[in-house]
Amino acid sequence: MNKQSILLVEDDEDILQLLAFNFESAGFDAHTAEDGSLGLAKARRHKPDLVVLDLMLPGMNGFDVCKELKRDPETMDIPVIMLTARSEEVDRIVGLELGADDYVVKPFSFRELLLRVRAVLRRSSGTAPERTRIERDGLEVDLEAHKVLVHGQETALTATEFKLLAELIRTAGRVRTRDQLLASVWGYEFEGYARTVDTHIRRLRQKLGEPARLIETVRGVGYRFKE
Amino acid sequence: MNKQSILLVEDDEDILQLLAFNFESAGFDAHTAEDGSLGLAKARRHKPDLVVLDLMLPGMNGFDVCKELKRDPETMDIPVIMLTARSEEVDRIVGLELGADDYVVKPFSFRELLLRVRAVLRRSSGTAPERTRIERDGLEVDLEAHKVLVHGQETALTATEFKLLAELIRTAGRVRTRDQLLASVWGYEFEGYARTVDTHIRRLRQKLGEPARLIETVRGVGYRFKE
DNA sequence: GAATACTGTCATCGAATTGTAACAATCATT
DNA sequence: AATGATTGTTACAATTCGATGACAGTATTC
Repeated sequence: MNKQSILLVEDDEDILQLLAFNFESAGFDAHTAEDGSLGLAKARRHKPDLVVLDLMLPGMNGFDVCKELKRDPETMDIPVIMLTARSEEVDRIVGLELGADDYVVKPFSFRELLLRVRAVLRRSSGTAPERTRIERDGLEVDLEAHKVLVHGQETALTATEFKLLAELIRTAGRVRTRDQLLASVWGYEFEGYARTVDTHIRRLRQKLGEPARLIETVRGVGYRFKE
Repeated sequence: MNKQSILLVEDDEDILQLLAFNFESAGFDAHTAEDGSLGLAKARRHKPDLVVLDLMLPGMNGFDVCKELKRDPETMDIPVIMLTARSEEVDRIVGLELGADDYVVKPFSFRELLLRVRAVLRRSSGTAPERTRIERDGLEVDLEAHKVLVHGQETALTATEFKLLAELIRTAGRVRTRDQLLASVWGYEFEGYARTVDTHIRRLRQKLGEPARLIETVRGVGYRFKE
């Protein structure tokens, strides 16, 4: 999956750099513009997944940029989040005259902005909340519900066991080494022994009962979920 | 089929015109009024299919207009959607004293307002009843009326408790992490501890009594409303 | 303005979970 | 069959996690 791109339009150089750095750290591809017309041009050229737009800009202000973006069929689907200093302006920013998708009042925490960006992206990408459900040989796993059924009977797994099972299922058919599993289930920062995986595999198998045979041991390599 | 008519009562001329334009574009017959008493008069004369009512109005405010409309047998069946600036007011708007059918918190996008207008119209015309009522295992929750009954007995929940319960019900069957719940119930700007959720879950369970077992704890992950 | 209700934070407690180590069983190779 | 390497099994102590009750700061109500 490719990174999502964000265009940041903000005249304060310091804030701009700070935002760019933070969004990059959060896994986005960040582009920047320091005034309105440049922002508009970049938006048209790059078609970012989202635009964060300061209201107060030299030259062409945020209002106008937003209106322009929303008028052009090419860019009207790009969600816009406005940054504004005064909360009184808020009423007309969103939806009505402007068509912005959300707004954040300055001063804001990056955390809040990030949460809103993610929410808007989730909304606008129209991702139908797909119910990730796997069912095979008497084993049903519902990732959304965090539930496992063995022959229709609910089985209580701990958080780690569930993540391990989910990870194996997600990569079914491929062997995963203990180190790979540690990285994706326990996280890169985990410093423990690789044998920890064995213990959890064992607990998993025990709880799964008969369908546990879907988890295969590949001697000398690791484990694999049967395809 | 004839166009459905909407009466818009809003004192900000710009917003009013914009709403009118957008509703016309969406295929409605839009009427406008710039203050409360004019709105009331027009509602009585034209009997629109729905009224969109700003809460803050010069002269007669939205509260009073709504109450008037709901008192008069001639107009009491006309659904009302309130526009309000502050989300704190929301709790008392719907169902309670006022009898409004829905509300939209400013700032909103026109898209959102349109969705709600359509939902309310669908509901009130009785064609496709919307599900705003949950009833299971001795627990009845009416999302519209902001009412909770436990074994037929009305139970008073605080605003936060209700929102939390509603959010869990809305996403029944899926696990929600504390962070997710914080974002959707408390809002993005909330910066407090995730443990706060625990406390409110506890209070909720306490008030719900026996049906509280519908709220399941998923250890290491979050909470889930039983499907 | 006093009383009441609501909210968020914190400390504590018990129980569930987890990583590790030690030992047993199994496997591949010779 | 013997050997060493690898994996399975078990027990256990340390840690984590969630429930709970108390409390203080606000907001709301009368």
